[in-house]
Amino acid sequence: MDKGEPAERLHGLPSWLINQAAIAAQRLVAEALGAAGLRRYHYALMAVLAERGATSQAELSRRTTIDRSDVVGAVNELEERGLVRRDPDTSDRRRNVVTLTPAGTETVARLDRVLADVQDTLLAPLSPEERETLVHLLARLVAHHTH
Amino acid sequence: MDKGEPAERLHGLPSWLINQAAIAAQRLVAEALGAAGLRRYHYALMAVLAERGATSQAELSRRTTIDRSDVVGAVNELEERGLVRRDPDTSDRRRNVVTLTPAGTETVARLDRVLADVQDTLLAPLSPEERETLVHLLARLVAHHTH
DNA sequence: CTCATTTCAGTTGCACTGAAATAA
DNA sequence: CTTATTTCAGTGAAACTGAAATGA
Repeated sequence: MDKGEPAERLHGLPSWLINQAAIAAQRLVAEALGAAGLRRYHYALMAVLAERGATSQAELSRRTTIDRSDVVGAVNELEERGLVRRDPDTSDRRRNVVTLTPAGTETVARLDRVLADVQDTLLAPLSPEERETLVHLLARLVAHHTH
Repeated sequence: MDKGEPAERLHGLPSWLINQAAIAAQRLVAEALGAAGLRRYHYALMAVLAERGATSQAELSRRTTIDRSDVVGAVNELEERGLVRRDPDTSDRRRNVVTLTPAGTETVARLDRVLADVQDTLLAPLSPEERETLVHLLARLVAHHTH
C-alpha cells in the first residue's frame, strides 16, 4: 500500500509512535471482533462482567474507562443480542445491575481466545521478554495518566 | 474523577494498554496544539514540510500516514491560516506542491518545542533508559505493521 | 441539600471508503 | 490502457460534553 517512510520528525515523537501502534492494534481488534458482529466497547464490558459478575453501569464505566453515556448504548446493544441482562438493583433503585447471560458467558470466553491471538499478531516482532517489557512500561504510563 | 481500577482482564491486554496510552497521549497533544488553534493533522503535515521542504499532497499522505482525502482538508485549513502555500507543480500538472510560509515555519518551530514538552509530560514516569526502550519497541511494532 | 446513577442529545477529531476528474 | 494525484461526499467507531430525571 504505502511506500515512503514516515517522516523522521514524527517517528521520533513517542506520542506519534504510541498513536500509530494504537491504530494497528485497533485495526486488528476491530477485525477480530467484527467477525462476531461486536465492537471494542462490547468486549470490554463483557470482560469486566466475566471477571466481576453482576455490575452496575457506573461501575462498568469506571472499570472500562468507557464514558457513562456510552455504556448505556453499548449495554443496550448487548441486551438486544441477548448477551447481557439488565435488572433493577433492589437495594439501590438508581442502579441497573448488568449480568452476562449464558450466551454472553460463552461469547466472551470465545472472544478471550480470539483476542489472545490478536495480541500475538500485534506483538509478533517482539520476543517474549520484549513483550513483557513493553507491557510493563505501558502499564506504568497508563497508571500515571489515569490517577 | 474515576476511582475504581481498570479490570485486570483489560489491563493484561497489550492492545488495551496501547490504546489507553494513546488516549493519554492524544489528550496531551490535542490540548497543546489546541492552544494554537490547530490539530494533530496540521502539525504532522507541517512537520513533514519543515523536514522535507516542498512536497506534494500524495507524498504528505505517505509521510504522515494521513489519508489522501484528509490531507486535502487539512491543507485547506493550513492555507486559510496562511501557514502553507499550495502551488501547481509545473513538471507534473496533476500535483500540488505544498510549502510552508514564513509564518508556517515559525509556527512549526514553536510547536516543535511545545510538543517536546508534551513528550516529557507523557513519559514522566519513565527513566531516560526506559523511554528509549519504549520508543524502540514501539518503533519496531509500528514498522512491522506498516510494511 | 448534595451527590451518584442512568439516560438522552449532541459534538468533535480521526480513520477510512468510494468514486469522479485530470493527467502522467 | 493503466496508474497516480487531487478532490468530494460520506461513513463509522470512539471519546467526550451537558443536562435532565431519579433516588441515595
